[in-house]
Formats: sequence, structure tokens, C-alpha cells
Amino acid sequence: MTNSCFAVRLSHFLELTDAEEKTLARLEENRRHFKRGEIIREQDSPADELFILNGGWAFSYIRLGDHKRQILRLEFPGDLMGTSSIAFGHASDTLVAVTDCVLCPLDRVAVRALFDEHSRLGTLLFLISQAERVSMDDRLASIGRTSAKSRVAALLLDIVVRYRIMNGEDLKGVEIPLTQEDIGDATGLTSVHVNRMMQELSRDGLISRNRHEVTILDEEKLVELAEYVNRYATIDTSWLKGS
Amino acid sequence: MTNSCFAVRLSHFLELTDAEEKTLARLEENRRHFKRGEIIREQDSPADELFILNGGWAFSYIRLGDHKRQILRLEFPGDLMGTSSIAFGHASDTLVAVTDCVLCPLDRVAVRALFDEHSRLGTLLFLISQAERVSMDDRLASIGRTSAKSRVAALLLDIVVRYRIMNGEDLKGVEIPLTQEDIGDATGLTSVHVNRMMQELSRDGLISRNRHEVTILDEEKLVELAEYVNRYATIDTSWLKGS
DNA sequence: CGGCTACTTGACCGGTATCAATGTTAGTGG
DNA sequence: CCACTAACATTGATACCGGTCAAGTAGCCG
Repeated sequence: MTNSCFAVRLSHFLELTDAEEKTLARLEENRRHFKRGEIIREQDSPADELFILNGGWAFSYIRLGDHKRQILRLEFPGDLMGTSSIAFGHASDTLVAVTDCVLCPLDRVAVRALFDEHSRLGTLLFLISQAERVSMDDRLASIGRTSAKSRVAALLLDIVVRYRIMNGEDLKGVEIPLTQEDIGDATGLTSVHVNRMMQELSRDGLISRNRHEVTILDEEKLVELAEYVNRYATIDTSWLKGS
Repeated sequence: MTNSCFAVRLSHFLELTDAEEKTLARLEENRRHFKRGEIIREQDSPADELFILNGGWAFSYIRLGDHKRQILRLEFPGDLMGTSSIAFGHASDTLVAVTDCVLCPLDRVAVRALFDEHSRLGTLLFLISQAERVSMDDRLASIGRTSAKSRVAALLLDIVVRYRIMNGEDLKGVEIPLTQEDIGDATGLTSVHVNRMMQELSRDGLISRNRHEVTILDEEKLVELAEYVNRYATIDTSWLKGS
């Protein structure tokens, strides 16, 4: 029995062999804890490690000159984060714990060993990184080419859809531990305007809000408004089947 | 002597062994030609192949409802494109030839074979895909959090910087075969506003324009305006050295 | 020469940002 | 449990960036 978050995630894509599971479990032997709001790793700092997020929410962001910030990705348990240090000797983004978090650091040498010893897992990691790239493509299109309201809708949908992967497919409501300023930094808006858009979404009957909990009331209309595509539903790993 | 575009690109990162070079060269045995403006692959069409771009410029885009388009990436010789089909059985984006192009298609089986037989190359592909992701992160920040003028400046800089990789580091001017509408779709602006911003950049003495050729006059100021980071310059593959 | 397609320009509009004030909630220490 | 405080959410007034619409111009290719 493994309690490797990463192995659980990967097994959603592919049935893993015992050897593969064992290797993955070893990656999570070291654990590090971070408190809510704590910075895990600072942009531009030297970094040759990446992290498996074992518990909690985190996000990454890029800081631009004087007070501008772009949140790049929300990270959920099972996500591999801080992967930019694979390509650079330093961090291209800042990682911050949204809630209390448990992380498992690994270094590049471990990544190389994984690719050398379990090329199928390496290929799977490559596949997943491509899927995440597509997800970033969608975000880019959302921010570049849709209205404020659609962008907020798309972010909320993405959160719910990803939350479901680990917590059950029939979930409608999520406690979102982000401030409206965070949501603004993720969608390229101001917190003031995020507030107005969320009120409009409520008024339209697409969502309801209670404190930080957001519930999807009319998912179909929300998907249409956001022009959202659920990529996670169509991932195809058939060509990796059979070790 | 190889004429594999891809091998040349990868050898910028790492000194390749003969066996690795030979394997890469085999990937480019099939070539397919596309004319300027021709669509290589349509969004949502079934697709289990990806392409090495051997010659010419191409780009990928996502189409959103009624007439909205987000250009995702410009592709230059040596780039691997259409990689979304690795994770999905279909294309998440449309690929189009900007100029006449030569492409080498490969399928997912070939990718898996590459990872199995040359895990170091697999790791390198993973590394490169992470570097490209960071580059997308920068674009996201540019579009989400900077002004129209900065976005156009960032796109121009990115084109010049990437063009230099294959064509010489001292280049200042590039013939850009994109319409202003294309540039708008890449930066999240309208063609009309792109036009205004490019005129401003000229007026400010940062660039000069002659037909479709753009010349960088004051790179330092342009970098500052765009808040541009040249990631290509800091890629670190030292941990892959030694097979 | 004619008919595209793309670029340029100007007038005007609307969506989102900005600024500022107030209300609300969560956290802290007494 | 309450008072105090800081952070966050909400609301309104106003400004401005970039979009929209429309017309005119310039290249380009048959």
C-alpha cells in the first residue's frame, strides 16, 4: 500500500507496475511543511529542486516591475511543481503555500534517474507536461481573448474540475482559499473588477457564494460563457499501455 | 554529417553521441511540404502525430467562438510542434504555415521508442518542454499584466531572440511574415491597436520598420519596456552531461 | 488596369482600471 | 466573551486604455 500522492495521481493515467510504484514512493520520502501564506521558493533564487505537492493548495507567480503579479498555476495534491528548475539553475517563478502544505522536494538527479530506470514513467511525465501546457494554452486564450466575466468563470470552472479529480466527480461546491486579489492576479484583472464579475455571475444564477465557498449552479451555461474545455477528460494514454 | 534540424537544435543544449544523432536523423526521414498560409492540422481533428519543423515559420492557434483567435506559439526550424497530440488523441490547436514550410511528421510510437532507447534524449526533451513552458508563462504575464505597447514589444523581442538562435547572434533586423492582425491575435489586441503601438515604438526610436522588416534600434529600452527576460540564455543542461 | 488584402487614420464608445470610502470578517490579546 | 485591528470585500465616481466602426490609402498579383 502506497501513500504516495504522486503515484496515486499517475495511476489515474496508467496502471502502474509494482516496481514503478516503489520508485515513485521513494520520491516522497522527504517531506517539508509550509504554513499558509508562506513562500516556498522565491523567484530568481538558485534552485535545483522541484516538488511534489502532497497536501494543500499552492500557486506559482511571476512578479513584474513594481507591484504587478501574474499567477500562473494553481497546484493541487499530486501536482509536480517548480519544474522550471529542471531547465534553469534558478527559479523562474515564486511558489507560495495558499493553505498549509506538505511538499516532497526532489532534485534533478532524481528526475534523470527516473527517466533512465523507468522510461515509461518518463514518457508519462512528458505526456502530462504536454497536457498541462495545453491547459496553459487555454488560459492564455482566456486571458487574451475573452471578457472579464468569462475569465473569472473559466478560473472557477478549472478549480472545480481539478478539485473533482482528487475529491469526487459529483462535487458542485468548493471552498476557495483565494482572495479576490489573487483571482485578479490569476485572470489579469483588478480585485475590484473580480468582485463585480462574481456578483454578476451570482445574479445570473450561474454560481452561488457563501464566504469563500463557491457553488456551481448552472455548469452548462458557465462552460458556455467561459468557453471552457475540460481537457482532463480526454487525456489518452493508450499508447503507453503495456510496459 | 547530419542534416537533421532537430539534432542541430538539440546539440545546442548538449553534445550528442553518434548513436543519439543517428536516432534523431531517422525521425526526419519523412518530409512533407506546406505552402504559405496552408493549414497543417485543424483544431479538434484526430491526430496522433507531431512534427519537427524543418524549414519555414509556422504558428499554432486556438479558435474561440465566433471569430476570436489566440495565437499560442510561433514555431521556428528545429522546433517540435503539435505536441498536444501526445496527450490527447486529437489536436487542441490548429497549426498553420506562415511561410512555405517543410515538416517531418512522427507518431507517438516513435516518441516512446526515443524515451525507451535514449533516456537522456527523453530527459532533454522534457527539459526543453519545461523551458518552453516557462516561456509561455512569460507570455501569460505579458498579456495578463502589461500594457498593449509592452506586449507588442515583448513579441518583437521574442521573435528576434529566437531568430538569432538559428541565424546569428548579432542580428538586429528580421523580416516578419506576420500581418498586424496575426500580431494582434498573438498579443490579445486588435490589428488597429497593434498598428498604433508599432507606430509609437517607431516614434520613440526603439524600432524601425520597412515593409515587414523590423529592426531593433534600442534593445535595452525595449527590454525594459517589455519587461522581457531572455530565458534561452540561461538554460542549464549541465546535469545531463555525460551519457 | 482592377480587385484584392493589408495598413493607416480618425471619431467615438465601452469595458476595465483607478481612486476612495465604507462595510464586513477573521484573528489576536485581554 | 469582548475590544481591537488588519485584511478583505463591497460600492460608487471617474478616468483612460484599447475596442469598434468606418473611410481612405497603399501594395500586390492576376
